Amino acid sequence: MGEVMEDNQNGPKPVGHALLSALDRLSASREAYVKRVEASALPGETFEQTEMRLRREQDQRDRARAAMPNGSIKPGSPSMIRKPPKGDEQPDFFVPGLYDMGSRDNRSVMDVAVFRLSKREKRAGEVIRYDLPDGYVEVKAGPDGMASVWDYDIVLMMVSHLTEAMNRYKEAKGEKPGRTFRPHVSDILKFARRGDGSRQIEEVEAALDRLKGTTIKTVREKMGPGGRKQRMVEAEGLISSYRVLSRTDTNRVSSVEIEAPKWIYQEIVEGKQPDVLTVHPDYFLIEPGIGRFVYRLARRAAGKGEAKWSFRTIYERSGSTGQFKDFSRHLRKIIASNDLPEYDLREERGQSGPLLIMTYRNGAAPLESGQGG
DNA sequence: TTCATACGGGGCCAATGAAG
DNA sequence: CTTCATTGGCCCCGTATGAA
Repeated sequence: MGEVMEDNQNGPKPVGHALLSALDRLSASREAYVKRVEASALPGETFEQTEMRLRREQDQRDRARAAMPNGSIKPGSPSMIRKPPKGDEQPDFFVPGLYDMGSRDNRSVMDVAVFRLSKREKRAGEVIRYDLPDGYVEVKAGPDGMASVWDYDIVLMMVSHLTEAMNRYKEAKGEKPGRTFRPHVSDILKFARRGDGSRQIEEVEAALDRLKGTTIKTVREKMGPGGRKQRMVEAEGLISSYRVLSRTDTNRVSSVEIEAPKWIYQEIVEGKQPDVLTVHPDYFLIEPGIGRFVYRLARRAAGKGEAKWSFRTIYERSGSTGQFKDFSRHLRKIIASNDLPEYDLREERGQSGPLLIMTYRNGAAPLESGQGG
């Protein structure tokens, strides 16, 4: 399981593959929780689907409450949340659960951005380097440029697919998943809660190119036996390979075949305790790239508690190419709107620059019910 | 006073995504 | 295809601070 990151003074460990953290799973409330979730299950719904639906509903209630006059949303702050596209409001469409990678070999890839936050600027050969206490991570763009947070949606889909398949497998309800995964393009767009215009379908292929080309290289130095320093270097892409099947008459991409990179596959399928985190479905509706990064950070660092990171550190870990002050400005806009799913954001003055406090909204957990408001 | 520097807000723009 | 709104990044300027 994850090691404690030094920036994260009071953050809990990464949460397990289900909604509940390892602590929750051990606690006595687990049974009551399972009962309550099952009680509100709709016909034909899996346990995970019910969990996600309850979470989403609770979050909507929270947001409504926060929007009240004495709530935390300042009037006039623009929302950071995109409106869902048409057709999306069908209940739960088909996304049973949304998962993201928590860590790789105890080294968090979630704390740094393995992609560009910006939609443009996809220069080839670009490198972002993150220096970490015990080594560094380098993200290198391939010939088609670096993958963006939006391209990463496809990776999220792959991770979610593998996790769901593994959950079924563990309950002896399905096959062990293989490394390749064959979604229809419209499934990808629907999963990412986007519209399905023709241009967006074309974009999927370009996104796959960037994902394939973008490699992550981690270099870790640690003390080996005998006090000798060991250096470990690994490099792999965000996806291993892909194939696009298109209809030649219309030149339209119809379905794609994506092979998961080893590090993701091994972590989820062969790991004993896969370190994946559930992600709120409204993640896809967070428009600013910085907002998405902050949500991922909060999800990973704060978990169900609170985390405190300096603006400067977040800026460095985000790989943003802009100036620090611009990053701060965008970050403050996100804080002002305070409409990220599940987390409340707050700014605090620190000794060396501003700090961001990310707090889990207690009411958002389906564990708590009926109290307050 | 003047000059230099740092910081943050406001305005702007090419690129993007959504919708028609 | 077209049109429109929004984005992150870039540039400029006002303010604060301090030394000479």
